[in-house]
Amino acid sequence: MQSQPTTQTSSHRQAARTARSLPKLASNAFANQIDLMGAPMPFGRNVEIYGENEPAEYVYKVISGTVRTYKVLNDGRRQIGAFYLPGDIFGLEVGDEHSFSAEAIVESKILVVKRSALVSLAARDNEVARQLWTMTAGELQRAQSHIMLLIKTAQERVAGFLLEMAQRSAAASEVDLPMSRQDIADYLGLTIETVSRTLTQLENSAAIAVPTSRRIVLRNRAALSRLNA
Amino acid sequence: MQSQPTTQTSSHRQAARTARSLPKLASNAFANQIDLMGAPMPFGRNVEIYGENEPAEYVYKVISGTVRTYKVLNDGRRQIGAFYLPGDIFGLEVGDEHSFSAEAIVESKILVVKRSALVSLAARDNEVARQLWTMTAGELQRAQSHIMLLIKTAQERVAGFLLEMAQRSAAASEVDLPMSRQDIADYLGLTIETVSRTLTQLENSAAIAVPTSRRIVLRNRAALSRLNA
DNA sequence: CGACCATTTGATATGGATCAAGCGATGTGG
DNA sequence: CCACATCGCTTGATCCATATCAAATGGTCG
Repeated sequence: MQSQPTTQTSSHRQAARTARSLPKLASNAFANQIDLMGAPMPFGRNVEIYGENEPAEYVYKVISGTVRTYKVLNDGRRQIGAFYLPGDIFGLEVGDEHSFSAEAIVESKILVVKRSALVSLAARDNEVARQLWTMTAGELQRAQSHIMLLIKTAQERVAGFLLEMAQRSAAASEVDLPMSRQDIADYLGLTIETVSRTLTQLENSAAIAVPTSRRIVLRNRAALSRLNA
Repeated sequence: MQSQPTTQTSSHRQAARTARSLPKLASNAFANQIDLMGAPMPFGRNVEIYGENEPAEYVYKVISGTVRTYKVLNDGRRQIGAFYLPGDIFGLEVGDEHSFSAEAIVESKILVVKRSALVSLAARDNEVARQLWTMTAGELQRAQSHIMLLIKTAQERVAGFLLEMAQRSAAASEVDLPMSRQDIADYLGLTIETVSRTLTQLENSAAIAVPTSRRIVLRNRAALSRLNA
């Protein structure tokens, strides 16, 4: 069975007061738009940002830190849906409720934007409407890749996870993992022990190096990709 | 390892000629819209409707029959992404390529609609734009549920699958399965043998009855739901 | 230094995969 | 119309990847 994260819930929900402009080189109009609409808020380690089934009043963008979204089954098994790194937007729903819970993994700064503002903007601006659709489609793609991960062997899952993280982190061949082994395990549908053992295997086969437990060097990317099926 | 489906590819791709009106009681404006725009086409058993990475020129709606979408890993493992029953829309992409392949499972009638028509309509009509977004969000939700299925035990997966199918088929407590055990296995990330054994277990525990291999009677829905975690 | 928490490592158990055979339904050709 | 091949499914025997249980190690912070 999986983890039982220690979560000290913190209700922010009075957020997103005043507009605040953050000069930022975002890659598309939408991301810029968002930057202009939101209020940046700090969240501590393991603090809840929103809970599953809560009204989806806000949309969020990671400024710094890392966020996990997850669901917990009634017997305590936890599945992490995604990790969000700086620049990523999360919590966007079409319906009125969040389908996952979200927590900061480490001390994080999160831009908080009223969903209603975006939606009403989309009603007037086709471009924004298309961006919202595109965002949801991006989430769909990630969910589909996640499905493909979950049918693979432990080695393949871990290799796939490392490659994914490497791709997303700017620094291509070295990954700094903000999340614990438990988080990785709950993302990959494995146990913490299997994740740990698999990392040591990959290290022994010279595919990676693990200077510290939170830092992974991709030493043989070809080998990892081969495992990635 | 999973299946190697026998697929006789059939390139329709000259489809969607003339508009044709099908009087239909669809639940929302979008579905109606689609009905007016498309051309119904027949697809035989195991015939490909489109392939992964092909240009996503069309959007599809099942009139009759059943469709599976899937990906195949380079070593032959197949993962079924979804089953589509009459009334369901599939193949809608925001990007320009299909991310899965699609095949008819049985003799099927499929409405074929030009994607460009929908997209340009959406540019003019906010309501249509929102429907497209909503559709993609629906797919996302299903993908997320699928992820939750894949971390469960074999019994839980099979029970979950049966409940899902029952919910979608009009007839609540009896399910007619258009797909083979192999299809079910590849959807659930199990082997055909495990699916079969699990069904017998569920039958022995009086949760279901299996009068014929393609017909399942939900005899004790509470027991199945309990398994559904 | 000592307590605590995250991670690794070891020993064993087990759920589901794999390998193999049997069975029933469907269809085909003689 | 029957014999037989084929196909989809089930059942049985065994194996193995990963889970589980348990303990040791290491890093961090008071």
